Amino acid sequence: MTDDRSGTGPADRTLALLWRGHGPPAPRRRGPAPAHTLEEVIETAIALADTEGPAALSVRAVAAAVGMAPMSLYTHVPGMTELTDLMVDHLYLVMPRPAWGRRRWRSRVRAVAEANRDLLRAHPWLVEVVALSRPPLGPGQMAKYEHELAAFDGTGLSDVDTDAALTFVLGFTQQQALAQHGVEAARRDSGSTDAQWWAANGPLLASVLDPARYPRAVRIGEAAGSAQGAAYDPGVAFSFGLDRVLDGLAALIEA
Amino acid sequence: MTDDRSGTGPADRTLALLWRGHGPPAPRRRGPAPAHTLEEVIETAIALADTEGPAALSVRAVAAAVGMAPMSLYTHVPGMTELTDLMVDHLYLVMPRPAWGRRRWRSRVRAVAEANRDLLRAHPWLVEVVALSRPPLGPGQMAKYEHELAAFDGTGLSDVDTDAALTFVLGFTQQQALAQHGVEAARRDSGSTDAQWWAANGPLLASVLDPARYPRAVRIGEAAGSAQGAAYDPGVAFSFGLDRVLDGLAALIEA
DNA sequence: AACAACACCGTACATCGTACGTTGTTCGTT
DNA sequence: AACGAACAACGTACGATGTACGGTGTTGTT
Repeated sequence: MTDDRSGTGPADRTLALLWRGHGPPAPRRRGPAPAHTLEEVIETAIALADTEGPAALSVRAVAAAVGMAPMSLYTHVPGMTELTDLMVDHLYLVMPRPAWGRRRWRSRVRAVAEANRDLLRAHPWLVEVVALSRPPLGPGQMAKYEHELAAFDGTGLSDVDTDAALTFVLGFTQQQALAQHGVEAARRDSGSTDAQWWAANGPLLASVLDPARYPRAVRIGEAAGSAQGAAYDPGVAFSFGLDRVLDGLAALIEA
Repeated sequence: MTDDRSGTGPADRTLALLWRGHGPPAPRRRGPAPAHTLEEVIETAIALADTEGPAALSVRAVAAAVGMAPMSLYTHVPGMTELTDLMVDHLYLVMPRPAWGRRRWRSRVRAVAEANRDLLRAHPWLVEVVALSRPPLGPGQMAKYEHELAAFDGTGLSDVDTDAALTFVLGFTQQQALAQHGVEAARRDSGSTDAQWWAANGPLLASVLDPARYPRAVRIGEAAGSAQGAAYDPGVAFSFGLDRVLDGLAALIEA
């Protein structure tokens, strides 16, 4: 009864949903015509997550936004995690993919990292989903993968190394987005500005951060903090890190 | 009534808990003697998360493991997120910190990355907590920071660059742990082996992964997959990535 | 002896994902 | 034309979650 493998074959339900429309055009269905399409559900859910934040992403909220009863969502999607997978793949599918033209690999790979950062910044909920769940291979993921691999054309890397290099770059970008997401979340639910936070916690920290016990930490922490205006600056971290990433790949490519 | 800033001063409750015992030795308290210590709560919670997994980490479960009623936990800790912050800092505090001796920077930084990877592997729940919440500065975090900064002694990097370099390395390690965590979670709740998964989904993917449409993706994906025995191998990704990270830092340090 | 501070507990609430059974619409078959 | 299977949509309900709130009993201070 509850056998997932009974519908279109012995396959993952999510994969079939991701690649919907790529098979035979469906042999006519019975029952009432669906009042809403899966596309509508996915796009509404994305819009909701974008405007209300990832915490507002619930079955009930999505259903309400689409205009149906909570449980009716389950006629379109097996569950919440599958919905998020579909949302992610949708964004991957529609994200811009500018032609690489005659640019050098370094410029291309930099563009890959920046495009991913921009996407993750535009949809903060994406960060949490992608980081924790590794969404399955859909058409969006596939198109993205193809395009990003092309950034390494002409580097002379082996296929295996090309894959590893791209994975490395994407991992870096994802981590940056996650870190930025973390500081923003912390700022949001502390409810105070950096200055207020330091006014409140500075005394305690000053009394406890003994320069004799933590010589490097105190000195370097202060240097970094005053250079950036905060203990951690996502912009600085991204630009420093991306330079290191590219240098690290250069050592492999130009050897 | 619900003013957090009424205890030891106008400070964050979490910070005060993290640095407990570092202030004046408490001016005697009234009421019944606490039946359990905060240390006991923290260590029990860690043990519980280690054995039962991160999903089992709930107020009720921790309270039961410690041996008290659910709501009694709140006399020791303001809330669940604060508890996890304390758990993280505790692990940081007790993690091994071998002396650096005469090793070169590359070997030291590699050791930093590996130590962090090992810690995150030993406590998979740590990955989720650290990635999503950026725990505040406690004694464990501080000791860890001090020790890891020392790995960059003698590199000639400026204070600001040293901090950025360490952040870069830690971010890489964290991302690796997250990715590994992701594949393990996926494997766990798919409930099938890689072979079973491919047997079930191979046909659909084969029919849809058109080599003419995705030439690089199909070729390189297959190459990477068969080289590693899976679409993503955490061990390979870590070792490839760490080499790139070190090369990238070398370009900065040895310039 | 009276009071205030404190640890601990029980009940209760909003919110979450979702299992289950029902209702009404529609197509394929008789 | 009539019937039955398939299907979309819905309502109700369950077990979790974190935690607000008000009590109860123990203890040190006045």
